[in-house]
Amino acid sequence: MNQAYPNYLNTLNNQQKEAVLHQEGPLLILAGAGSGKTKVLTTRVAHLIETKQCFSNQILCVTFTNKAANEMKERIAKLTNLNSNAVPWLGTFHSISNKILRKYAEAVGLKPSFTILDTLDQLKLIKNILAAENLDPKHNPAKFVAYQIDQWKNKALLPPEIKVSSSDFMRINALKVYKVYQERLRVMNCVDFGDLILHCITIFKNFKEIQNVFKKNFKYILVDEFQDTNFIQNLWLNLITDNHNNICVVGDDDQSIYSWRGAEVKNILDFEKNYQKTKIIKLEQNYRSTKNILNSASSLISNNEDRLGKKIWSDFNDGEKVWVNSYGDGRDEAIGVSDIIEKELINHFSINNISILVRAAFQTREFEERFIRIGLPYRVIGGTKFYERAEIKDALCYLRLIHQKSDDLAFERIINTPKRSIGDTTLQKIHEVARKNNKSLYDTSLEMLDGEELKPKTKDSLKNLIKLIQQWTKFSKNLGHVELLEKVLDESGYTTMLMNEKSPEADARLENLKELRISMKNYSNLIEFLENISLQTAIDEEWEGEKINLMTIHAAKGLEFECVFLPGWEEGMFPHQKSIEEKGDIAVQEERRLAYVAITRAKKRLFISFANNRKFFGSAKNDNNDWMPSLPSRFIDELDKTYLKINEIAEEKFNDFDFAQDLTFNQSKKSPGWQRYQEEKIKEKVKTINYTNNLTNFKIGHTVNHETFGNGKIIHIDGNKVLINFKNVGEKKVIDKYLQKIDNE
DNA sequence: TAACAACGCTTTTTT
DNA sequence: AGCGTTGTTA
Repeated sequence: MNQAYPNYLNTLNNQQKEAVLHQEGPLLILAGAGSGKTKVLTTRVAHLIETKQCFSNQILCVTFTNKAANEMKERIAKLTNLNSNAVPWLGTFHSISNKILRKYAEAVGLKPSFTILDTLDQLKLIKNILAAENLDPKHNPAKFVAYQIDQWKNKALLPPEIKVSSSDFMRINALKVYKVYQERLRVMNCVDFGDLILHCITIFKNFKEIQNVFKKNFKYILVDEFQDTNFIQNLWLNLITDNHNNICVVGDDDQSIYSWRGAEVKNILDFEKNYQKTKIIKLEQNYRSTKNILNSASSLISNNEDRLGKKIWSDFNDGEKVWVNSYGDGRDEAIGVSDIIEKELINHFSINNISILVRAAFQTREFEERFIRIGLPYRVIGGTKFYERAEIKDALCYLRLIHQKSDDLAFERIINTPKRSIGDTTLQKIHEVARKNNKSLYDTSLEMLDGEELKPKTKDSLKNLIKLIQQWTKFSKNLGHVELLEKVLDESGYTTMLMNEKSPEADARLENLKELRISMKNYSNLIEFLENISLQTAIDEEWEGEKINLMTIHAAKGLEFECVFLPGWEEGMFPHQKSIEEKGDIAVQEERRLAYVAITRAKKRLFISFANNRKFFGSAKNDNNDWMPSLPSRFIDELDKTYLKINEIAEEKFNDFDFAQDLTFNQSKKSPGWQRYQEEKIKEKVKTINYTNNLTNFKIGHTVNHETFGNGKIIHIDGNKVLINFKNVGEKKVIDKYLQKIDNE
């Protein structure tokens, strides 16, 4: 092309420019954290469109999350002056598969109006099948079966292709359920997340002419977060990529954090083998973080083996050192964090740019409570998904049933909500007949209204319900979906049920239903709404307003913030105990990559912290027992101290009280933490924690007692940490103040 | 059938 | 501690 570089190329460095301008053939971009990979991808798409190398609908661009997809759409729109839907085939593997499947549903025996089941529906269906197949759910937990089915689907395996060892009873039963499960889904005209991709694979394999439609159409393919794609997603890409091999993937082996979903780092290595003459470009300059943050991250990740090896560098200045703070317990940690925010950060940064990233979702709770108490606005991203809340699911199931009578799960959910005196016995009867005749619960109910099997009283309430559903169905043909929801909630008695409850939870539920009504307005009709919500993780306006962000590290992938807090860096929590137990060192390496992702989210300020004592669920044998001493994460030791400022002394506890301006900020969404807090306030449950500060000077060889671990002998002392060989639980490191000397001389 | 008590399990990470 | 599942009673 004989023209000067367009403007958008001027802001790129040489490697980035090379990646954008690369023309034909496979391209692998190894992009370090903060090296501008989104910029490269969006600019590459814009460049393809601007230079007319193809039409915008001939570009396939796959991202990992909807959030990433939306951001890319916006950025491409800005670069090209087109609207944000200029690239129609930009989305997640699941959303693009959904689009394909809606068009060719018949090829796998589905109707295009199929419903996408979420994890809860899936679990419920599996439980039903376990019951129907007389499999004991104690020996065959529905969760295991669901997990196993998912794993099989991630490997593109359908029941006939699966071989299970004859001694592996759990998997034999899981396979049995899998078969029935797929049949039931078909009858119900439903799919699960895995099916979206799996059905596409089946279609591509069985119908070459359909496969060719896509192969021929997509002139350029781009894949983001390639290190986190799994087997079936790679297969999917393979089947859709034409001989031109114009496939460009971006990935970072150090940020591979989804192996539990079947992702393999080796996909990056294999890319070169799968696609001949792959061009490789490394993006190693970081444009995000200060040197102190970047170097801390590098020192940590250097403890991993089998890395492709990149040299990430930055010409930013050193910035502040990374703080490592130690706190007495989780509550102190939350106080300490909020203190730093109020005293150090609030005057220099927008609080939208402050983020607290945790290993597991429940860890946000302590911070939520603290922020509510002192009146700092916050948002929880991810967490309990809006569409999975009970009241939202109930409402959706009414709509799902109106839309599709074969949706047994929806029918089952609403048949007795609100209470209509149609209990388990009745439902069981309907189930049996439905199974015998291979019909849906709804159709079976219709038939059973004429029969004698049901008691007259239950028959009456069932008749009423069916009559209502029929009326709503009729109504839905002529009027809007929002009005339909209102009518359904009103006439079903659902709203009345909640209003009669008069509890704070019920109020929050009514609020949530209002929220649902508002979000429905973003869709033009019922079908469009139902087709899209299943793939939506949360409501979109999340980012509005000035709020501190709380989320898991996984959810923070691809995001960046000026200030980042990383609390809970304790052995067992991070790296997580389960991951260590399940897969040992391999898993610890993945946890380490997760820690690396977490650190590299920060641009200017980073605060890592741990608590010396952590409250945890369960084992309330006595009141002291729900506190466990904890040890700093091994990842803290692995950070190069030159870049750190370590505060060994725990934050001093200060007198904590409710501020009068409590809750003056606009907390539009009622998060679970908020609800819990309200309930606790009502119960006037004030929690106080008492500490005993009488440190004892132990010596090696002393026999001591620990509240949790019992008796043992001290074999090593390191400051206030004592290594003890316990009679019952073996060697453990604990903190001295939890020990009592036993006089056995 | 509904309301209530007892029990046991939970918390990794997500499309 | 909190939630869902199971058992007991009216």
